[in-house]
Amino acid sequence: MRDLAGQQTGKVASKQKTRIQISNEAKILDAALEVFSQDGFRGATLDRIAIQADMSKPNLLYYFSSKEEIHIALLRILLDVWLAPLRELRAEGDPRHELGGYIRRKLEMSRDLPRESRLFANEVMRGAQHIAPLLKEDLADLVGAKAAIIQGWIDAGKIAPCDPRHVIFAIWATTQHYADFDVQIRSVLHQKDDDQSHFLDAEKFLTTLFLGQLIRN
Amino acid sequence: MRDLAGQQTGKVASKQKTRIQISNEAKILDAALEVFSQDGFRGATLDRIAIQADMSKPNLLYYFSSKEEIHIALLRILLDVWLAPLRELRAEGDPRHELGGYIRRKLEMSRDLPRESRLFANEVMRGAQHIAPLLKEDLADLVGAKAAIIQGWIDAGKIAPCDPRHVIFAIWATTQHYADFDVQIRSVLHQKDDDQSHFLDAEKFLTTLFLGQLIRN
DNA sequence: TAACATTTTTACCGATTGGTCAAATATTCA
DNA sequence: TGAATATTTGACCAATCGGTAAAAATGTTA
Repeated sequence: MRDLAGQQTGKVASKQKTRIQISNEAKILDAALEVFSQDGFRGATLDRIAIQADMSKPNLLYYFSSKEEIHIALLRILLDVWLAPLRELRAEGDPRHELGGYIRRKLEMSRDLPRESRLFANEVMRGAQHIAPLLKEDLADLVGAKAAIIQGWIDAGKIAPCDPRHVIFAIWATTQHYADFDVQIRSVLHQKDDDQSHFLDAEKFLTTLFLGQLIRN
Repeated sequence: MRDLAGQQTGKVASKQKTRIQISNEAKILDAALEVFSQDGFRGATLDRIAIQADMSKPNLLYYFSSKEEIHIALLRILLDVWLAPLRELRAEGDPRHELGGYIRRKLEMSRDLPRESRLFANEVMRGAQHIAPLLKEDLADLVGAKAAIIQGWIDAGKIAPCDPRHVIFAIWATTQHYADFDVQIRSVLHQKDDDQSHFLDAEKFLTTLFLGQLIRN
């Protein structure tokens, strides 16, 4: 919850925030993350978010003026967190080290922040109605820049020729799959809810998959 | 819509179905697929499904006795369709041909049946509350059987050693990603809604990714 | 065509939805 | 302290939710 505090959100944009305001907005955003990630925007209700936040509904609406505002605030705050692993990709680094690190960081996020993963999956599946501009500008720019880095490695003969953007898609897909389809994976692996040992197998497999083929020695 | 007709669904299980019954149940299931795949189970409403099916709500409830029944019927019918590509995987075939074909068929399904893909993604992300037993039995069995085939190829030295179940997960993830995250992919690729040319690039990239590394010559 | 079964509609129900409002209660700070 | 401000609450609202009952309309078949 600590990472959802103090951001520039809520009804009053610019003014200084109270102690209570900061703590309650964080409480609400954490509750909203729980509910939105399970039921999606339309399926989520203010009543459930209020209960989850241990607050009355009018009290909740004192901090955010609508359901939509909570959703958008949540997506805006978490998009940076979500894209941080890709931002770390450095052109100067060794491709094997860079891509391997990226896969590892994305897998750690699937393991530790599955609700965030599902929040975005739900939103994108709906047609990204609340973050479409962010996808077409910020995300497209970021992927463009990082794809250029990978293309540089291809041109330098360090990586087999391919469309770098599909490399990024494939890393997104495979790593986030372990968060979004958690129940299915546990069903197949006959694994208990609290057991996370398969993330180690996943990392080993995915690094072999991506680095074994893509990277030339 | 044709593939949603004549199944054993609706309020009366065993009796012979009327012409109208068959056509209307298919109409409802198609409308429900449209709505459920966009908004998930909780977010979907009977009113929207009724409008989509061009029917009154009570008329809709004449054929299915509840929202839940429609959802479960839809999932049951489509699970077979969804798993068909994996069922085709044959132990006798060449690993390269079998896995390549599997990837291609899964990509075709993402291209041609994106609503079905999102329906299952939504359901699994919710915790698979309506198909948990099916996942733990039918799906787990199927994956177990097909993983054994892949393991056979590994033992025969035709495929690099790895956990076959994670191979299947990775193929699921990468192929379904092109359906579930369609909007995001189009944003990154600057691609129009009706343009499906990136599926060719995806197939080329994914076959290289999976067959290049995994398969030994 | 008449009797029967199926399908569709109209009118409606209680519960829940997102959201408002004014009054009551805490908190802050001069 | 006390006045100003920030927070919380309960009562409430129109719209929508999933679903029902019964009559009206349509289709089927002897």
